Amino acid sequence: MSVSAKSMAPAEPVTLHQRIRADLEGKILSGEWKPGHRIPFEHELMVQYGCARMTVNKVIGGLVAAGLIERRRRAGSFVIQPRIQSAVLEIPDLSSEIAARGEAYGYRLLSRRLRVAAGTDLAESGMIAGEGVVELRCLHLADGRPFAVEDRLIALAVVPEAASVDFSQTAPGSWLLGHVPWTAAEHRISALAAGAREARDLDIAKGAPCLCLERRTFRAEQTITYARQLFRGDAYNLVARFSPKG
Amino acid sequence: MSVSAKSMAPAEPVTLHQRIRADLEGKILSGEWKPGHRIPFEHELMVQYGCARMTVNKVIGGLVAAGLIERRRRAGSFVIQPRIQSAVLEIPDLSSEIAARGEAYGYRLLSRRLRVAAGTDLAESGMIAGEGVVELRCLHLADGRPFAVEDRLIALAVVPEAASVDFSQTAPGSWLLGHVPWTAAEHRISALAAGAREARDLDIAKGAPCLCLERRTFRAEQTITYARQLFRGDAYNLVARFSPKG
DNA sequence: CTCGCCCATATGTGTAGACATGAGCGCGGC
DNA sequence: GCCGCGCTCATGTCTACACATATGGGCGAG
Repeated sequence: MSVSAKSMAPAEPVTLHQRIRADLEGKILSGEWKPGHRIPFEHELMVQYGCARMTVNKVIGGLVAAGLIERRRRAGSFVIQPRIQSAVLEIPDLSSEIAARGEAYGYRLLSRRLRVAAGTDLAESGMIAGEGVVELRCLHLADGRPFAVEDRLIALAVVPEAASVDFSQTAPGSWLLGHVPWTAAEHRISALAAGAREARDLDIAKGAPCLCLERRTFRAEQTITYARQLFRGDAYNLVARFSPKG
Repeated sequence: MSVSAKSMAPAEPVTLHQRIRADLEGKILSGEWKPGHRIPFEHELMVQYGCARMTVNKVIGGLVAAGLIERRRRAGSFVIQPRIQSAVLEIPDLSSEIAARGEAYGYRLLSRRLRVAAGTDLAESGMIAGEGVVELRCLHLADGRPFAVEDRLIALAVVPEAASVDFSQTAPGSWLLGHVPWTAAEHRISALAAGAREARDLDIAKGAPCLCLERRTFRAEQTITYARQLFRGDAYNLVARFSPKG
């Protein structure tokens, strides 16, 4: 912190690692090294930067992990061909999302039932027929105004504690996040028109467009929970960013 | 590990790296080490696995990069509190997306203009006032039925070739993907009601819910292109998957 | 009892060297 | 001319060591 003004340049890399990495990344991202280009051998880079091979190796390893470079034994390391546009979609906890917007988060439990999974919820929720589930319906509020309505199923076979939790104060998403480790999740994003009930809960007109986020969370092969969150179309949008830097 | 049946375990890790990594990952993902838990010191792991500290260090470094672990000097390394659910959203080219559904892809250019960026498009599109742009409006069809309508701006300062391309046969997305390298993209997903023109183009009722995908693509600090794709709410949804193994 | 300095310690970074692995390519044999 | 064996070289993995750096906690001074 000795320095005065750093302008907005976010502190240029100081360690050898970072300098080399930034250098190589720059060459790739600027297009100076096009996809398919063979980058210098580790041996050459080691001479060029005056460091040990291990250091170069570690840097290139990082670039491989970041999906920028591919390595082939005996042949060398090559700049990779970007194949699909993939973006990291960050799906935060609703309470922190709303807090981040500078609004007051509110939560209300609309209904809670213990029942057995059957019929319609099976296909989309991934629940197993005959399995005990907690069924919740709750409302998320921002500055007192309805923000999203959430329908959730929690599999009791995987999370038996959920049967005895009172969700009237804690949102099920937050509770699960803190209590149950998960290994995979699947999201589906769609747009649909608010039905009569959703319209009433969200305080919008029937038929108004809503953003619908469905999420199934797994642990190993078991479905832990299924959630369907319906957002007012005029009040929310998801943002995803992608940059090869990670 | 001399055990008999491996069940479905796909080729257990062979190098020390991979064994240690798989071990630690397993402990974290299974929940044996909960968020906040301090994992053994590098020194301890080095003794436990009978290897050099560099090796352990590299593994933990990888777990940090994967977002599973946080390191604090003097204090140790800790299992991270999953704060946000981040998912990888794969945004394929529309033609391949439709082909993957087994439908025939169709494309129609509705309008094409060369003009100067100004007024309303500036804020959301990231275009610079006074900059020349190509403005396109086109339709994507699946099995002959309207699937999505796309409004696109392409910055001529960055992609001058775009001025002389006839987009009546090639969708701008595909063309850009193959001709212009990009370094970052930003997506916004929302739901909105179809206006009169969109309703006509998509052959749906005015006010029907649509999924709206806005995308800005950058190269360094420059905006290359801005696209706004409007999907029939009843015909499309985005799918994203996440698994911590990456 | 409280505040602040100092040090032990765990991670961060880097070196020099060693052996393993596997693919490209030339050379020799057929 | 063609095929395959084996050499070579670049990456892959790992070790043992060394010094840098930040910080938590203990200890001593006030």
